[in-house]
Amino acid sequence: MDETLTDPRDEPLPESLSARDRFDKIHDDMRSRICLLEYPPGMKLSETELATEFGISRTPLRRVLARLEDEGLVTSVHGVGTMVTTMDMAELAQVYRLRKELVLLQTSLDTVPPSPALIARVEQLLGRAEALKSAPSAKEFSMLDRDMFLTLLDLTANAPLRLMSERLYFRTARIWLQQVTASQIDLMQEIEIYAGEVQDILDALKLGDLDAIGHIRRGHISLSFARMQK
Amino acid sequence: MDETLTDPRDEPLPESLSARDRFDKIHDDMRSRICLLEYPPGMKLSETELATEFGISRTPLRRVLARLEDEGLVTSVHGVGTMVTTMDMAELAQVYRLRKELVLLQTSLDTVPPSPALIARVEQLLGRAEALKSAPSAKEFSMLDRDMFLTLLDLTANAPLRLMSERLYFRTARIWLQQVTASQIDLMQEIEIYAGEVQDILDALKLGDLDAIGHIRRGHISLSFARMQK
DNA sequence: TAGGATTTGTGCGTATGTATT
DNA sequence: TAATACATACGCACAAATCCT
Repeated sequence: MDETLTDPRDEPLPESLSARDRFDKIHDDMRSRICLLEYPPGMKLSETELATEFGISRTPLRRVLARLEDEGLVTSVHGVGTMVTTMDMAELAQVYRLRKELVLLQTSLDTVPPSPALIARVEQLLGRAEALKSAPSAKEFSMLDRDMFLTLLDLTANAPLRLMSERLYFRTARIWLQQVTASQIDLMQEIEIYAGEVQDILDALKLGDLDAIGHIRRGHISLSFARMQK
Repeated sequence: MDETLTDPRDEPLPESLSARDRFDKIHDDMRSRICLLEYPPGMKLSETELATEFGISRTPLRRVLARLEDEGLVTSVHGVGTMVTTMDMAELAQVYRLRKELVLLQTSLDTVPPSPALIARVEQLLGRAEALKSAPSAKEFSMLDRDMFLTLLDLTANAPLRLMSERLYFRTARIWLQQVTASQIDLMQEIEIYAGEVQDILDALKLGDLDAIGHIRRGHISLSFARMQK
């Protein structure tokens, strides 16, 4: 499969973007690289190299790094460097426990009824999950999970809840991928389970049963973490 | 009462702080000014003036402003300026609904048993609440509420929950103070109610009943918002 | 212990965008 | 419409901190 088709990162850069748009684009880009383990935990990032690559100076790039640090994805030390953060099990467990609670809120606080468009998107995601069964790929799986998460986030209109949930998600997404890549988790089994979860969620969506979705997801998050711990 | 005793903001600046410490100090300072309405919503902030006041250049100050913008307290527009944000009722309602859920988590997720030191701190806070009855002050009340919030946050060890709760709190604290200052809320009545809440929480703390604390707080947040809406 | 190499943090001049006259 | 004023955004050179030899 052609990588440029699945990874929209290498799009030709639009000519003139506003400063804000540039910031968002570079930030999302860097975040993706970290979450997809292109920049694995512990890796040292060079401000000057990144600035050169993005065609900007260090100043705006440092703003991106500052935000990534605020989000817990990198850490900068004066005179030493900027490193991608690692997470120990205790820290990971804290995030997972909180995420388990937040998914319930995502389908109970300021909810919006699922639109046909949203259901169609989930049906497409289910297709991607089924396709993964015959062509397993940890990275593709990771991207699917991310898209699924962002899609279901549209079930709530509560802006601060959306923001916090998103941050927590991107904080831990890479750790799971890391475990899979290290073959500590059986990828094929994860894909099977995941496809089942998407199917269950799709069924609940069509019935408009948001509460069920919350608890389905909560259960899967809990189980996923349990499998990871073993 | 001597203002310098209650407001630690005007401390003599320690000679040499690390870059990180300077950042934190200036950030907390700016956040206090915004939350205590020294910088009211809509006010335009000058980068150069602030940089001069803090004795630094615009570069590190801009990093502080960037974080405050990320926290939703200010907004910067290229060519226009940096303004303190305002909040409409719909947005405020969203934050309050989420905060109502999070206070429950603060006393149910990764909880730590209340230490004697924490109980002592709350007893001191109760003293401040009682003192406010004879000398009402909206600003003092606001600072008391902030200290109470931060104290009770120690009941959970879940770091991401602590961080998110803190951000949400500082996002809305100033709005309540604004309503009081505009005399749309009866300050004396609020103080009476608040002192009662602190007393209830203190009793529950001594019994080690964290669950009760969560629901007491949730109820008060709900009622407080209801009084604000009228 | 000392000194150089490397990296992040800071200061400042300039470019760019916006509003007003 | 154009020009002027003023604000944020940017680029670059230098300072400060850390690490290694």
